[in-house]
Amino acid sequence: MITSFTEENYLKSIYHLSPDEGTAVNTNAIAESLNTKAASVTDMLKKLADKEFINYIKYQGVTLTPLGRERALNIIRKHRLWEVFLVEKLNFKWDEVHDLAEELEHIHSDLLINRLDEFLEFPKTDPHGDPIPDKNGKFNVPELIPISRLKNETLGIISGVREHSPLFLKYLEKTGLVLGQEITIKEQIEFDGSFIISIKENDIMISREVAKNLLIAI
Amino acid sequence: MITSFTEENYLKSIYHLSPDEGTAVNTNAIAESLNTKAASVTDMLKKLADKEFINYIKYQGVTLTPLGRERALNIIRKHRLWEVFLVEKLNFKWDEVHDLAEELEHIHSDLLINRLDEFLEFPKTDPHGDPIPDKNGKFNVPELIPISRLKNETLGIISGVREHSPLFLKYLEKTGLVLGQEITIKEQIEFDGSFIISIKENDIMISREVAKNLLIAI
DNA sequence: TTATATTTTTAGATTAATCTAAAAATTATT
DNA sequence: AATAATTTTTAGATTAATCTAAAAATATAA
Repeated sequence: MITSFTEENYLKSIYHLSPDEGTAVNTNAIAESLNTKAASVTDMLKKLADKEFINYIKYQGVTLTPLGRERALNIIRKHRLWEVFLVEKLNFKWDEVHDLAEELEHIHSDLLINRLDEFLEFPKTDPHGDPIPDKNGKFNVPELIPISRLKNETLGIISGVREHSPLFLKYLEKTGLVLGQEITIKEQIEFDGSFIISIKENDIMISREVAKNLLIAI
Repeated sequence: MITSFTEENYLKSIYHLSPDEGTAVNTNAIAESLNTKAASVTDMLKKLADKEFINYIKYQGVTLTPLGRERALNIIRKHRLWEVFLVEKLNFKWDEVHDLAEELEHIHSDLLINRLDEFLEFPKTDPHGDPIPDKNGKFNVPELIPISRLKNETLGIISGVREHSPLFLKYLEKTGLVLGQEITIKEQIEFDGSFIISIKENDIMISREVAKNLLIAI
């Protein structure tokens, strides 16, 4: 079954908005995430339901069918592999690749993406630490915890982000908070929830907002 | 000025159908090359004229404006660079890359394509021997001559094709008629216009149809 | 549990790209 | 030059994706 760019973006959005497989996603959430209107979403949901990519009950929100989930993961796989390509081979920065990957992810060829996967030597994560599904849609979700939930003196490695905006990523880069960097939580400031962490022998302060969006493997 | 996939395909088609810059391309030719109907072409020509990509006079066919030509060359540049990437980095065969490049050429990013160009070490030609315009749209047209126009005992190097169909390319590959291969024209058979050429010490026969579509640098 | 607020859907338009069928213009032929 | 053939354009529909405004359903609160 062929899917249009638009349909693929809806599937991806529904996938990303599902905390777990069973929980329904509502119309307004999809509309917001795709910068469109609820009425447009309703129209598209009917279409995706006809194509058996989603389970849709009027007024009750939607879940992905196995077919829809497979398709969504395929698009996410493509997105993340293209991001790796852009960063590792074409020297893009991690804050520059998202929009390009949004276009590249819609190139329809499993052969292409599997060859790209091989060319990149089967990376497990993209430049932001997000896992890359393999050709069967399988991937392990690494146990990552935001700094905001860690106790003092915890030692860990920066392994992902919850926020992908270029502004945030540029800030992290400038501050040395890059993937793979070892850090230690030193102290939480009660007043505003900010944190003091140590990185390469230096203590630095990060806001609660940053701490919430920076993921650590311990 | 943003262009849609469709508009880009029209610009490319008009470019490819122009033997030289001044000569007008007619509606039916465009329709045939894009597998669409003349009425659809007329609609699109009006749109492209409004956007100042083409000079369009009713019933008189079209030519590209400098802006349209620039845009067409940019798309062709992308197409050919992606083909090089697919063949050199992802191990695709020269007969497998066209359709994929047709999709990839519409990714909108000059930065991406310039980085790709650099990554591929600024190739001058694509896997079929067609020249790749540089970032300013400049390229040299190599002096290539079809075998059918060469005299006996001419020695030359296979450097391009006039026909890009997978069937033809597969046949060439199988027969050893690949880019860079040195050949000598031995004899033309008057009866059917076929040729005997020598390649790697062997004499082989090729039909007139093949001879017309295989380009040689002498 | 009735009234209010929110969410979602429907109804009806709009835009881009396409189509068929018919009309108009151009080109070729007697 | 008049007629026939071909090419191109117009007129009017269609489809996918979108929108606004209004109606319907669901959720929340007095």
